[in-house]
Amino acid sequence: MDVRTLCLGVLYQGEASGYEIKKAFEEGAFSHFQDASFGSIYPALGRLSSEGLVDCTQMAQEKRPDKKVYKLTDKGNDALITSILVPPSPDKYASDFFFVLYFAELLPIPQVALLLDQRITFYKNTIERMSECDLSTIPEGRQLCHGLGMTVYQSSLDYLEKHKDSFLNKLKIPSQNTPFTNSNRHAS
Amino acid sequence: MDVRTLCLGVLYQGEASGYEIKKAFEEGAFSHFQDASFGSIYPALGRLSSEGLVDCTQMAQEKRPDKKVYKLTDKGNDALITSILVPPSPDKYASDFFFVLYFAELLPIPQVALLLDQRITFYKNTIERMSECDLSTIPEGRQLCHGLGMTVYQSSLDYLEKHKDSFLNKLKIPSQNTPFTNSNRHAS
DNA sequence: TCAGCATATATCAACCCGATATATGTAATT
DNA sequence: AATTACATATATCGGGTTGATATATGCTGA
Repeated sequence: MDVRTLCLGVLYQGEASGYEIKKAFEEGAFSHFQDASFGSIYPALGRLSSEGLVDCTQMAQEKRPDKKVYKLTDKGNDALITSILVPPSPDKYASDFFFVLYFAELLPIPQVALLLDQRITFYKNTIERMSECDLSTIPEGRQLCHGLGMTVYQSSLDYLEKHKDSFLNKLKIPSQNTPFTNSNRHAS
Repeated sequence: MDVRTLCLGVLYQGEASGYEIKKAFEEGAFSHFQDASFGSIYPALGRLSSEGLVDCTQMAQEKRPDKKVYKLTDKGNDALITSILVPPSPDKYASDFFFVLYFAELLPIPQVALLLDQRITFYKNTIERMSECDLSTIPEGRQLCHGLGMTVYQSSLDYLEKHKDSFLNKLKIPSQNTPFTNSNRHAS
């Protein structure tokens, strides 16, 4: 999904400045499945504005830079709907955590233990943050996103907590039972 | 993780050409949590080669373009280990599926049903593909990646299958109980 | 007092994706 | 037999994106 559509999505929920849109990707609901940087948000808002998909109101502020507040137009609303009617392209997932874990055999065991502990902490913090969300007041789609996301985080946390210790123990014993051959090089 | 390190990771498992490295990101284990395009793999291999982290052997092939087979050097092995010692940066996840689902209220219900069905099919296919992997012969780290990944896919599948029907039913009734106010605009 | 953080916009080099070009063999379809 | 589609194999490039940085100011806690 291009950044222009992402901005339309954020603005659908209410007018916002570029800075506030960025925050929606960092702290809001979108933070779990989308992201965009200032370097793409500001040009996107410029283009959306020139194409009439958003309205821009310059808000003079005392002792602060001018705040440009963007608001979705009817045309912008239509553009958002058109975009989400297109069959979604596959998820893109990039995880350094998984990459490092994949090569755990190359690391000192305390380093691996730290890796897992920090991941567990991350899951716990994320779940707690999401638990604070009041589900009763948000639309159905958002509720399902929330529920599915929670499920993923919770099951990941459960799995890691359940297998962490036995995994670290197995790493202590230089693996006799895992001969590494070319036949399983790129296994799924 | 930059593409150069990703290439080192693939080559750690055995020598490969640029084309084969790309396949590792498309069909292999890495496909679930990393990706790279030809446009970044080939330049990366060139740089790795000039820096002495990989060796390149030109393989003349009959009736095919020359195949350049890259092999990790000791220096490249060290570089891989150095890279995975760095604390991993946060996951990057971009999902158009979640974005569209988030705005389900804007879509016709059959379209939402299709979205969920295709997602369910995706999870089923992925789980089946991963089930074919012989776990007994791969190192511990890879086994934990596999187990954690399976857990995520399986719990997502279970959740969607459990909530799909009631969700679609709720969409049919124009929501009286979900007043949309500014107070829950960017909720987590 | 002073570092650090929040607000607010903007730019830019480095990097990366997705599409495209090139060349050929094999398999399936018509 | 002809054609289409797919697989092998490398390479380039426009355009989009990231992450860092610059600029300017107020607030807050050590």
